[in-house]
Amino acid sequence: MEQLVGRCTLKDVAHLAGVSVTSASMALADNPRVSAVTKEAVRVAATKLGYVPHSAGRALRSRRVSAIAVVLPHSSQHVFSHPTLTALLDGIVSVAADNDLSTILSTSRTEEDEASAYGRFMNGREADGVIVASAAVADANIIGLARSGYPIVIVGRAPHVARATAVSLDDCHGGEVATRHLLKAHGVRRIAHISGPLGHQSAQDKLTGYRNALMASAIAPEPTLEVEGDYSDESGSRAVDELVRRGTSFQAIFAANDQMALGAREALQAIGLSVPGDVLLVGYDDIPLARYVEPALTSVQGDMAEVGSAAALRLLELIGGRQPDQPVTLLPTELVVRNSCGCARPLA
Amino acid sequence: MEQLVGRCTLKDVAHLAGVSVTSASMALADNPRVSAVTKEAVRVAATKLGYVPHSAGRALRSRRVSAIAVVLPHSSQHVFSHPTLTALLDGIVSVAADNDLSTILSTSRTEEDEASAYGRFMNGREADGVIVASAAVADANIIGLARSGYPIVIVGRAPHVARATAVSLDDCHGGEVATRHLLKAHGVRRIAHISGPLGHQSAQDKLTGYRNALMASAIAPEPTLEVEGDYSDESGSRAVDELVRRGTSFQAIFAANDQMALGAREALQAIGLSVPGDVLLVGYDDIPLARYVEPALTSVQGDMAEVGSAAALRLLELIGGRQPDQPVTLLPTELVVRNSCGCARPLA
DNA sequence: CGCTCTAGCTGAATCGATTCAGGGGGAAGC
DNA sequence: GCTTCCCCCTGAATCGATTCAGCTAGAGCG
Repeated sequence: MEQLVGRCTLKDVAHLAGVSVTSASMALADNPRVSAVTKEAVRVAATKLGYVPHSAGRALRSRRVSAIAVVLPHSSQHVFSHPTLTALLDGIVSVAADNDLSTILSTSRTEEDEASAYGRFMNGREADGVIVASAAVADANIIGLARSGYPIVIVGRAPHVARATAVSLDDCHGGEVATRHLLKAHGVRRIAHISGPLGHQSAQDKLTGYRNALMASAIAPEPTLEVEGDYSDESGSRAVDELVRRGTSFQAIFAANDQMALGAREALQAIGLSVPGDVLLVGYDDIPLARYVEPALTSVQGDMAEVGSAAALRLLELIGGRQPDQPVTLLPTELVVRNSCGCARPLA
Repeated sequence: MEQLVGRCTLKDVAHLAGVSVTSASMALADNPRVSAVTKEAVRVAATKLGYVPHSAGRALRSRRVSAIAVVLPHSSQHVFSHPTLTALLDGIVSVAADNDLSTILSTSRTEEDEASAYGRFMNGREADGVIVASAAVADANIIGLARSGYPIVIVGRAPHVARATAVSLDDCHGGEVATRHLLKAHGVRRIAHISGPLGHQSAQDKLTGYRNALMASAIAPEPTLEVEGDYSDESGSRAVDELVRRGTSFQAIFAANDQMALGAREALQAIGLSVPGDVLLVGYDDIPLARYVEPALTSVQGDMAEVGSAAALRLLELIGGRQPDQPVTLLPTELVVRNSCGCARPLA
């Protein structure tokens, strides 16, 4: 089984099999114009030499590099809390691997970096398509990219990009179930919402879901109950301070991510309010931490690995020239009920 | 600034600049045999057309693909707890980007997958070199790879792979400072160690550090105080049960990762022992959760982003044909003191 | 026997960038 | 005025795989 590792070209394989390079190429491509015996001979020779096609040679001629790129804007660090990002990558990479594609990873710190990364992948044909995990609603780079006809899939809803293919968690639904749970299961009516940065579509969607749930219970959304955060712990604390400053009364808080929920909890405790005793609390993302804090955090959860693989599958369709049936794929979100919302501790 | 996105070749650039393809190529490579005026003309033309060299064309001729591969064995999921992995990737990708290299990501689920991934990258020249984040001490694939002369850097110590270049956290030191802190600052002498799977080098190193610290305090390591875990929460709990079953008395526990430490804490609480009241506890990795649990977990911390960038830099040296001065780079680990070890709660 | 047809193979062109070998022309030197 | 250099440029070959177009030999048919 000790395989000699050494570069070897199709020419070597063809020579060993006693056929021309052309025949060898066609044999390996399983072309019907090649006889069965020749195919077999070539295959044997290829295995013997441990032949692996040189990716550049193939890419040059066939105009397919067999690679997809994933661009992660650095700013998404907040949006995709860390484990989420790993799950996303895992989903993408496994679909790519199943289809014999490499995954090229690119993180971009600045907008120019981002633009140059796109340029390299596209014009340089380093990748056959790109998956963009972008946070901003109206990113000029993405809009330009989507227009270019280059295969691209956006992770996260992108209603502002015309005809873009996107895969996202159903954050609107997530915001709705979280809010509805507070309304129905706990009977509270004054629910504050700490949103994410509203320049992010997902933040807007969660807000929309929150308002929809309120209106479904015949409660008018109040601007004084809505505070914009930036997904950081500190902004969660600041949001509570802001609510207090406004003098608005509230019985519960729905935060657009778990970090802000935890920040809010700290701020609440600092002013002598307990969770869930005085204020009910629901977060979003279901980070691992949520299970461990005291009281355990009720949170909205979605399967990011699923999002990753769905995005990769859509991209494959685009690369193959097929337009996906529906431009936007929404994956389900669900509420993970723990204790911070006031539900009883489950008997472990 | 609206740049027309469209494939354009060096030929187009040369044509626009009014020179030959050869001159254009040399001009862009800043070859001294090309006059300044020509260089300028070519550069202007290239910018105007938004020219990006076709990666395959370049790779084919120059035998350099300008890409590095990162192979993450799926089994390392435990070793590199999630945020760690993200940090590692971040370090690698940013160094790669600074050097105009793409990063190809590969996660391998099985050993065969792994072997085939290596083969593709190497023989197919999809990447100029590989960074392997492997957990196993004696991975046949890696040993074969290291022998092939292909540029490869291993994340994690790999003393069993001859002449391999490796970058790792100094886990031996980490194990030592954790144990020493318990010995010196808290005066305990009977410290149990829940190790990681001993097939992993890092687990062995932490164990060695633990024993070294004991011996430095003239305490003989006792096999009955050592339990092997698998880095999961449950194995941490099981380890405590095992210690109890053995009837060994212990005043403190040093766990080889935070998850096991948390698992151990649960098991301790279940039998009525409090942390740090009855048993002192120190973990490893300093996952974000460590800060939030009650009591906050004292843990050993290292900068994985630093490990990532160091690994990438070593790989660049290897690709450039330079042999790094020293085969193994160890990066510092340090103890983050919180409350689980019995230290006073810092005044926030 | 001669013609056509086809299965199966091969030479040559091609993708885009790089690089070798060499050519043209002006300046310097005798 | 002629040679020698050197500077700057260009045609052609090259990397490895794919593919078009065409070739050969044997089968089939009248």
